Amino acid sequence: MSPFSVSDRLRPVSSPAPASPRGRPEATSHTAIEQAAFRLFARRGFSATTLEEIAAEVGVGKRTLFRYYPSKNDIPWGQFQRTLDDLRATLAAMPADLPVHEAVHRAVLEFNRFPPDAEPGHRDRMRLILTTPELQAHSVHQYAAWRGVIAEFVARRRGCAPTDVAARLAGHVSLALAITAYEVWLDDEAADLAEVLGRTLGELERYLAE
Amino acid sequence: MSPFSVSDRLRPVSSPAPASPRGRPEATSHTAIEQAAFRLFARRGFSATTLEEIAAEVGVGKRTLFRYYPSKNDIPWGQFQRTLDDLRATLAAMPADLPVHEAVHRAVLEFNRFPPDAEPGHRDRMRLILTTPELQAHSVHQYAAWRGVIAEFVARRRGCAPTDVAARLAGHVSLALAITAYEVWLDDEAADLAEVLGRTLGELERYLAE
DNA sequence: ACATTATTGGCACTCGTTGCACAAATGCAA
DNA sequence: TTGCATTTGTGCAACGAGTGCCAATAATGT
Repeated sequence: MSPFSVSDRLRPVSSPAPASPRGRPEATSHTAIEQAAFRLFARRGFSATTLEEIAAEVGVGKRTLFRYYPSKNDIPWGQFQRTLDDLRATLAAMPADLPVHEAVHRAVLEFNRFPPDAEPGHRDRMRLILTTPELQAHSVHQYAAWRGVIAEFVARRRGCAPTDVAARLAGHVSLALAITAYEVWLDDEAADLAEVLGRTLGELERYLAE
Repeated sequence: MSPFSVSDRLRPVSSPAPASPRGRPEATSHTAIEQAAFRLFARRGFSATTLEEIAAEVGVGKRTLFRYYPSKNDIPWGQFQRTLDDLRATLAAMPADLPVHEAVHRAVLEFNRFPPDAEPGHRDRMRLILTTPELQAHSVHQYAAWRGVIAEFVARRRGCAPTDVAARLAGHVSLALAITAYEVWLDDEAADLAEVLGRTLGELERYLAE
């Protein structure tokens, strides 16, 4: 969870190569495309906005958009995949004496922390992703990668394979918690995401303890 | 979880209207389409199989396929939505003194029980769904409906809204458990789904208890 | 036969996506 | 300057999913 254009995040993610030294200069950027796209999505809606329109708004050819994003559905997720390195690092930095589930929870909290001024944009982005059918579906792929990071961490800690029940489950359940929290957070304009995440975890414990 | 063609299930789901007394008779059926489709999917793979090919194999026009299934991605899920009534009924029939999470767990077990001879087909179907990217994504919509049923049940029991954290969480977590179990089950040809489901739940308790 | 009714299925069209070939723009070296 | 390697942009053609429209089809009932 926690998509984002790299620029939204606190710590920049791995430096994206110092621009090309040679060759034709890039005509646009991920950020520019996202901004143009979100502008149109807000106006006409996601599915009603065609790639041609986005291309026109950005000022490039439709074909070029595909050099920046593998698909229309990937635009709202921006540079998400890159931020997974952050998540991996955060997990790796967790104290070894911390219970696994606790370490994961803290990492998820950290992963979903944004500077206050970036929150409105983040809300809009998440609302778009979590309420647009096509995007809900497509997000599965981002989620899978996210779960993979969690599963790998748990596997290393537990000394088992990432495909082991324990590791897989940790990934799936953490995601379940995160998405639940996001849904609740989106429902309440005044809610604080970190607080909701914590509350959701507590709710899980209560659910199982009955 | 537990997609299927109605015919696979133990108890048939609501009678689908006694066929039309008037008008042109139907040229095919859901079952026929699914069989033809799975035959082609097995041969050329899901994405490499076009709707035209399926239509040809079935012996109807491409246009007609869309009268039976809203999209190509819906074919593998068969009549899933209808079986949700079963799930709803199973949940409603759970003894009131059973803890909510226990009731849900039992209902999920029941929902995923198939006659032994239907298992091989079920395995293939699930493998296709859980390993084909397009289908993984599209399944989100079936999952959402499934979660909705769980959420509604929990909400009724808890006396809260289905959009409440508790209800939503129950839906998401139950799904997380089910999918994890399915993944593990698919990895092990000899595994018993019910057993894996139980083991997965135990794993969750262990994970949180650490 | 004829009206009614429900389903079929062809046709045209939109849109996302991809492969391919080539143009454009830049740095670098001769 | 000129030419070349390099990198990115972009038009074109084509494919496949999905949709609206509407005429054709095949059964029932009168």
